[in-house]
Amino acid sequence: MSNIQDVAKHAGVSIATVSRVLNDSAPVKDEVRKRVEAAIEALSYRPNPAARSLRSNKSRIIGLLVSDIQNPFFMGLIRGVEDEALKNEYSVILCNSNESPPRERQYLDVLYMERVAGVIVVPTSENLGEETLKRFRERGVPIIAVDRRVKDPSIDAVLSDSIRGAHEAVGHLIANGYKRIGIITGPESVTTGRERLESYRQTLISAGIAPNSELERIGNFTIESGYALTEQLLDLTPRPDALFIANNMMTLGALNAIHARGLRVPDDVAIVSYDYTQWAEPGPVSITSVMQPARELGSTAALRLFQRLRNPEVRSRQEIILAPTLQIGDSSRSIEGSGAVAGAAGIAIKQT
Amino acid sequence: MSNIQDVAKHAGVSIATVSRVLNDSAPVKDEVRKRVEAAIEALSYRPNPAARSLRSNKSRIIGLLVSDIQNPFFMGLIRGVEDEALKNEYSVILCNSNESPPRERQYLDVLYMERVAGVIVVPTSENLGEETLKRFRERGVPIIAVDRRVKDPSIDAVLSDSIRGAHEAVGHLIANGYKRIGIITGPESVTTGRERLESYRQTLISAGIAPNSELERIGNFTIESGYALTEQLLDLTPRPDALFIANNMMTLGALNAIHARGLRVPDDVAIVSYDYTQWAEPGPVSITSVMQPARELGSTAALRLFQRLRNPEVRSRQEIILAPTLQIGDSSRSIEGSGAVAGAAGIAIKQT
DNA sequence: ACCAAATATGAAAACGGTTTCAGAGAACTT
DNA sequence: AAGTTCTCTGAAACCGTTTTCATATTTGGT
Repeated sequence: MSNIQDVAKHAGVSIATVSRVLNDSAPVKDEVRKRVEAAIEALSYRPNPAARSLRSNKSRIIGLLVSDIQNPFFMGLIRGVEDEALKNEYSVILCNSNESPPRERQYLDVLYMERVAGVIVVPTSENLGEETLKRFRERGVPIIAVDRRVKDPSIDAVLSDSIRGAHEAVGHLIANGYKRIGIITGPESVTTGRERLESYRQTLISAGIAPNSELERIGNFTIESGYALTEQLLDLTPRPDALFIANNMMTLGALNAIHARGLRVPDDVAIVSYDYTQWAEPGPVSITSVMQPARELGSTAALRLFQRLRNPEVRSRQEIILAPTLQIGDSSRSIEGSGAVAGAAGIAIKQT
Repeated sequence: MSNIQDVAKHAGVSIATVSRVLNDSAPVKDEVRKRVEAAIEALSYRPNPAARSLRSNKSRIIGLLVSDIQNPFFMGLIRGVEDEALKNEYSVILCNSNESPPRERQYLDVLYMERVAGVIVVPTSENLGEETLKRFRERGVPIIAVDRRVKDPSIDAVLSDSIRGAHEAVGHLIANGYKRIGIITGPESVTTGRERLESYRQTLISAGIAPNSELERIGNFTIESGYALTEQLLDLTPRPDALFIANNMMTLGALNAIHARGLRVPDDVAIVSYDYTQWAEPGPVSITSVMQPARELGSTAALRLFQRLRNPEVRSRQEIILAPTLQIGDSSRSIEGSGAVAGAAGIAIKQT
């Protein structure tokens, strides 16, 4: 392992000059730069990250803190971050908060200690902790929230439009003739959970249907909560004729619950999900689902992070919003004879 | 951020002593140790990982290099590693080789540069590169292969028993009356791919069925290859009456291909998979699958890694083999009227 | 009581970079 | 031609640990 000294010697310059070539941190004569670059090449020299990090208090590592590592949706997101990081020669430390704010806090501490250059986080709530954030800010470490927003005005966010996504989902159900539409959403403390609920209500209202709190259930994005809440909704009389479920895992739970009762989708109850991955075609029914561009969310967040790393002085917060798309399957098939069409209820829905 | 100097001052000792307390690297008087520990506590001091790593050429980070980050099976594995790392206060750098040996090589270089303390890898072939391995070895960085074996005798492996898994899978099909059993396996350069094929043949032979190379297809563990190879097998005349597919992603492809032809599982063709995740119950058929304990594979590998980190002098290679279990679903339902039962073919199969 | 051996501690060197500071030349002004 | 500015470069300090080496202190043996 050659070090900067070797390179300097080989090129006949001081280590300071080598460092400058390495980081473009000061002008270096073209001819000298060439020599240094040749030496680097010849010795296949790579700077020691630890030494770098020690002196500059920054590493070439970014932290990625997701809320559920086993959720296929986040897999895509992780993949997006990973790819972009590789391109930019950063490494990724992956952490799994498991939707637990304390664990999230703990991991943020770890990342702080590791001197990561930046953090991408799927926040478990709107609050990452003032104390924690202050420390990152002091060190100039940018934080990007992805998939969910965070209150702090210094934190960029990369999201898809939940209002629109939920609007399309619910509008689609209405257009297909469903009237008694239940929702299973996520915690109010998570922006996606709240916004999807809010948009669900708004969409119902603009279609002339009065929201009914009995039909609204709040889960925690797990299969189990999807199962339990679906049971509750199926117990209602009259039973809802459709469910809008705000994430993929809860949808899995819901499908299981529906199946366990011997009910059929969509005949007994229609389903529209969010981020549902159709793993294999030959499901009994394909599931209609709002799809967020998972991988793009990840790569965009990473891109924004690297932008900030290059331009640390940028002050203004940025919120990047990607468009979700409604993927239509059989789970929300039009009720026969309902004669309902999009627009009949006075809503224009773009269904791609 | 307090540093070791502050702690030393606070405790009235030298930084050397603090370091010794920190690492248990030399005896320290009990009374002094207490004082130092109190100081550490008081200042909530955490050693700077970069400085540590710089000096000792080791970090508190381990590298985890998986072959397909979007495969749910590996998600479980990652989760297992993650959990164990957290317990031991290590962080995990996650890398995705995407089944590409060059990319694997590249990532191993990155991990080497990052001075990771150890590496857990799902190898894309039996060869990680002599050069690369030598460097890690020189620095005393242990490498653990997981899910797949590697030739190098210095590398521990944590696996599940593919021979047995495939034997149970194929034996189960035979016992259920299937005669013309095709296989879609992984590359020969990957131990799991090879062993499952080998065991498939052996099992057929011991059941008195002659292996037929026409029925053997080698894919690359992707959905696409599963699709393509299934098409090939379905084109045969007579058509195979059952398929044993050596991984989950290829099974997804296979199911799609079967579905696309309007065929039914298991009536037209039976399926036994490997590591198939049944996401939602209400599939048309549940898929019979050999299940490897993904999470345990991960945590066991991590455990072994930390063992090695604590006892660097251990020389002997260890191979830890976990038992897979056959999870029986409808996709391999007994052929009606076949009257076949396990044992009839002279094989004793344990089906848990 | 004295010397040898064992134990506990501190001073200082190292690890490999980045960054500050000062100075040497080169390029412009006047 | 002399002064001024600008561009480039090198020496040396510094980041926060671990580790070596030397030394002070204690223990043990006789």
